[in-house]
Amino acid sequence: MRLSKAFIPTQKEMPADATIPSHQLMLRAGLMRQLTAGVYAYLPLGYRAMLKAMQILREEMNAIGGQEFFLPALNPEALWIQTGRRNVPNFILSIKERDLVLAPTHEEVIAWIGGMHIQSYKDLPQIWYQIQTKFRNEPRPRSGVLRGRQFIMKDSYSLDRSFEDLDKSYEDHAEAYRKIFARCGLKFFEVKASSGAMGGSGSQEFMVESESGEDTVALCEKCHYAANMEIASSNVSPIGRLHDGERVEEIHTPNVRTIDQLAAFLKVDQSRLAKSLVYRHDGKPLLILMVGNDRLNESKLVAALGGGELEPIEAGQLEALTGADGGSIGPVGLKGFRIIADKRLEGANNLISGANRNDYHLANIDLQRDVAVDGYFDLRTIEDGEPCPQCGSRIKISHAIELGHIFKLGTKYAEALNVSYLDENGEKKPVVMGSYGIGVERIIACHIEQSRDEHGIIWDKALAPYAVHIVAVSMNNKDIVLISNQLYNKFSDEGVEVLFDDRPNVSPGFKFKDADLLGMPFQIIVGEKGLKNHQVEVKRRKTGDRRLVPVGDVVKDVKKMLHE
RNA sequence: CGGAACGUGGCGCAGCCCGGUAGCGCACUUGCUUGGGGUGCAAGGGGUCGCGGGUUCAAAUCCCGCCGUUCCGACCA
Repeated sequence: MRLSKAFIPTQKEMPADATIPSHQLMLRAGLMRQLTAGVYAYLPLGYRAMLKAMQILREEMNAIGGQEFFLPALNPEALWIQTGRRNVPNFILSIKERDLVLAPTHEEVIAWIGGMHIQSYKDLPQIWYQIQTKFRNEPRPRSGVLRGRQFIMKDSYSLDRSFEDLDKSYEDHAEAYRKIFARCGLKFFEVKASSGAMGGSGSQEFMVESESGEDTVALCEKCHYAANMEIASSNVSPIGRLHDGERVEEIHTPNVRTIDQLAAFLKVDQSRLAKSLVYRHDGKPLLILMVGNDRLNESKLVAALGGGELEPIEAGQLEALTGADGGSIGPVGLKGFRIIADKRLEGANNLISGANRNDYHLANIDLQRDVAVDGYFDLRTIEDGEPCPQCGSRIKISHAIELGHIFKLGTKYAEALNVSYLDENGEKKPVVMGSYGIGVERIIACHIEQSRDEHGIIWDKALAPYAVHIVAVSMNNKDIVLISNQLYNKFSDEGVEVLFDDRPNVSPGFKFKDADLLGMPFQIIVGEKGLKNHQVEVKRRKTGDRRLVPVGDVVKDVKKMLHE
């Protein structure tokens, strides 16, 4: 492509609305433009990079036996009502004029097709995938293309006879994902993840570490332990039992509201304090006991409760329900509440907690003796530096971008939409499903986050819109024009994707800046200096290395480096 | 959905407090110039100041409402 004819609107100035590096560079390099919040138009250069990523996805999905579908973005609303996902908050965008919704993912449609045609164990297994636009009712799009209302996803779905077979499909996908991200030149890691509203038995995420990421992950500095904060655990010690036998006693604690105040007032360690948190779970009062200032992890809580609706109890209702306001609530003698506790408190005694009477606390609480605890669960949010649950080394907490997520769905959708088969014994069984997604825009944005400098993007050859960028230093010099045209034609003939900056009356400096901003892996600089010796300069964008190469060897040399 | 900020030629911004001729840089057009890191000079074109209402002799500027965008939080398959 000749730059003089190309639509690649680069900008020198920083776009005001872009705050993260990938977003800024995608705009400045002319990859895309924002149409409205969370919705982007991809310009030719950006679309080329996305097509590269999609081709890699396609190849690796085909390699594990995937078959590509093209599925409708418009879905009947009834289909989503059937699986109960129509009313998942912030999920579905709908069409005003019809009872249609814009598909945010395609489990439902896949299950509908499966239900129609899967009849026998002989029809299984299947891996069905698509690379298409999905829509989501994001309350707050942000970080450029990382969280949009419209985005392209590679989604695949496995249909199996059994959970054992699902394990294989799942592993095949995990392996394919590792290949995909490695081919894209991404530095990534895998974490155990929560399956959230998707349901299902197991899931892991493929992540890229990044300050700009909205996910928080826990990574062990020594071993391979890695988990999303939603489920990460650490090896903090339980509180355990001290000496036995002391009776519960009430202590006056005027104006003490927080754990910090209580510890200071009583001059005791926070680990002997049991903090009470009150929620409504499916409308019913629930009290949760945590150690001291341990933070409750709501994802873990929802998982421990087996799902359901969770909401904090309004301050106005506290006294009516417990006899006290927040700050003086505790588990002893509390009526009408289900009580659960964090695992660190299992069997603990000599605890101090609220007395359910304002300005009073109770000491010497023994959870075994004084409280009907309805289960101990890991409910706490781990902290940076805590010991790894696997090896005891330090856990580091950092931010990451979720690139891909794989789920063992099980039979949830098969049952809701009646997808079943007859096994060898003529017995009817639900199909066991898995679902596996990768965000295409996120591949591009993550790559740019990881591979850039102050001058611009540094494309990996796998995703680069063009492999080579020829810079004709001046179009007023006949030799430069001649040689750069020859090289352009030769690269094109040899199947190398090449961009040629043949713009007349654009200064060399301007062309160099644009070439660095656009970031193709190799720049071929054709100028008077080199041509004196019948040479051109080959610059490797990644390292900045420049070499003078005889004109006749350039195409061969660069092709060789592209295949390294 | 709570909190905050912003909205002025294509882009980045000033002007707004203190009402009175709409401005700067980049980009664009034309000519000359320059030609290895965003050349220089000159002459141009382009804006109902987000939208609607109000106050006023007069509103980009003050007041009210709405819309949009961004950030923090909540939420997040």
